[in-house]
Amino acid sequence: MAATIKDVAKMAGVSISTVSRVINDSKPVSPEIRKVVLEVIEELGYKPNEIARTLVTKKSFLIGVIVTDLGDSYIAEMVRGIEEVGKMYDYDIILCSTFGDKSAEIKYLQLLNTKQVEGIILISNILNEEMDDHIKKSRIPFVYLNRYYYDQDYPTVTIDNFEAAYEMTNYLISLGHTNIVYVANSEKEHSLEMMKLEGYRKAISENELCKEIIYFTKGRNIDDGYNVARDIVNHEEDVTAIFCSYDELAIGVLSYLHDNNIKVPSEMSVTGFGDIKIASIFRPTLTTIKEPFYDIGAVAIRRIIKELKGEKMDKNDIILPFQIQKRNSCSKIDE
Amino acid sequence: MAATIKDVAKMAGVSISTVSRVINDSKPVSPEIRKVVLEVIEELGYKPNEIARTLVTKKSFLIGVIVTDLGDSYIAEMVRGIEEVGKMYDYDIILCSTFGDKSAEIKYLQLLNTKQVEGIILISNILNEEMDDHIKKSRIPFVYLNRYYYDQDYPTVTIDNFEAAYEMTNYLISLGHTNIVYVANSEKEHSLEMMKLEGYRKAISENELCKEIIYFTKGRNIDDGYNVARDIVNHEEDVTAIFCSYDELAIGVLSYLHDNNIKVPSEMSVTGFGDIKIASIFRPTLTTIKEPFYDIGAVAIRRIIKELKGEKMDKNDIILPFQIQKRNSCSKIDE
DNA sequence: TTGAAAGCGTTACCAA
DNA sequence: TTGGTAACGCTTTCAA
Repeated sequence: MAATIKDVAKMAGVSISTVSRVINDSKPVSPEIRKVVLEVIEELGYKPNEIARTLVTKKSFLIGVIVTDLGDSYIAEMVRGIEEVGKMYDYDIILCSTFGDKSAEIKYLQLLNTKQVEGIILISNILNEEMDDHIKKSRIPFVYLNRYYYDQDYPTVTIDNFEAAYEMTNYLISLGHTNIVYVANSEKEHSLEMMKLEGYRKAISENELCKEIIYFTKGRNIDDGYNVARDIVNHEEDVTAIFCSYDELAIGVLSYLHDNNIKVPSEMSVTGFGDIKIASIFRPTLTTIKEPFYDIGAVAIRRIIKELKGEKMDKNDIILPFQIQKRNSCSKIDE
Repeated sequence: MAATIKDVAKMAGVSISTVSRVINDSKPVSPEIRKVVLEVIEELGYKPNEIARTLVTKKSFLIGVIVTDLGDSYIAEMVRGIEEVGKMYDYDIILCSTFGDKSAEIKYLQLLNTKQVEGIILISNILNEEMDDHIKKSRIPFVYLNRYYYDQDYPTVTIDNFEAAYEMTNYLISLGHTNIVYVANSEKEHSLEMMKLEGYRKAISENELCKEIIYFTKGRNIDDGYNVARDIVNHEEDVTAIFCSYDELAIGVLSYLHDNNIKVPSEMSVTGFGDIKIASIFRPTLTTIKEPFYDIGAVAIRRIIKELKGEKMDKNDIILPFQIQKRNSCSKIDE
């Protein structure tokens, strides 16, 4: 059994209050006594029991993180950011993966509450109303991270999706492309998706030579990209560039083109959105919009910790900068 | 403030002992009283405070998981397995990433102890002696997961690396390859690495037409694979296949070959080891040895939970089956 | 079947 | 500057 504060007190010949004071530096303790206590602590290898501490202080130094699936590299990346910054402030994270199960989401929310977490970060696609209730009830700091959907009700950290799509489209135009397909994901109503689409539209509309060509996919996985690429290749004649609303789709498109001997970028330029891990590894490397997933996680937990410390929050949403990552899947049109 | 057991007791007009009994089903309670208590619990939305519970029962239902970096897809995969199985037994996980910092490893080990975790899974490369001390001292169930190194002292879950390399080499030989380069990672002493190497050697030695050609890399990242591929291409004439001891290296090799217009698999076959996520996505898709990372995590936590339940452990190491994943990076030699 | 009370390992208040 | 003690929210004896 591990040593307790009592053991330390006894061995040091002082009261437990005194021991508590030296470990917490909460009240003055005479130098001599402090020294003795410290020695005993060292000797016994004493470490305060955080559970007992939490019970009285209400501070668990635990943040709950609910994610759909760590298997998605961008989620793992966000969690990295959350954890690393959390640790800087002595916070640990309890991880809960739902694997897409909405009821699990609620279950974990409650569970985390019983474990006395001080804040919760949810990385998920869609917030259902039931969740809403639970979150409001458990009035602890909450941040909602999401690559797909925008919900005004909760603080979030994101990039300017409209601007990003607008810039990327303009980049393609600047390369000489005029027939640029935009591949959007139509699964349910996704505000972020709409913003991206509008960004593309704006850029296209500003250029007389360009025309809008939009394809919708059911999902946003590699397979969906693969399938839509077939559609595009079969139905479109003059297309020279495909701008996908997610890297996953772009990787699928690239795979289809590879499998069908269509050269990228000489015959077709492809761009993505996200800069997930594989984007820089796949051949050809993918030109894409870098969403700072690590930073998004880092900023999210930073916000929670600030709130915990009672600092007042400026506003709900935090917009982080994005970048156009130029790589090899994309090139100038040869005249 | 959330409702406590006291609130429930008061409102139900019973003692807290009784309430405790109904939530735990620990002792008989008369049906009528049980009903009343249950109603009050419902009405108040009462959920027992797990922290208080842990303090008395010593059961935190928390397992600590220390990893180097979730960014490695195979680690994320292991963690998925750990978490999903853990949840089946009501265990949650506290995640700690060290990002390669050995001192952080020890720090987290202690930290997790103070948080009263009931078991610890370490996913890391090398176990240093200092760790050893701490683990032994904190006599809680421990499993050591590792893709690189074998340590007899701790329970682990792995595959038969020797056999896997032996089979893969034979597979290449069966395809008609005789000049097969094995790319090993020489970073420090890695027992697993040695086992793989011996598997390759045995297969080669059993076939008169084959000869051993071994290259060593410093690290096991994609870059290391890229560089070693250049070496191989520049120094070897008749090589038709490259067997890499890690998928990461194989992806690097594939990238180099792609960048230098060497056709895979027609001009060169490439195989890996691991079947990390990207192996099936990259083009050409990678023929490799599938290590069941998810299952490894799942079995690891299963073992811990068993130990927690007092079931006696058969033996330390658990060997899981592997599979040769045949994909497109590898083909028959044309005569 | 029920309730009272001790105890889990701390912190924090109140006296001394 | 120190020590005693209540309290945190719960489980678990022990009596009744």
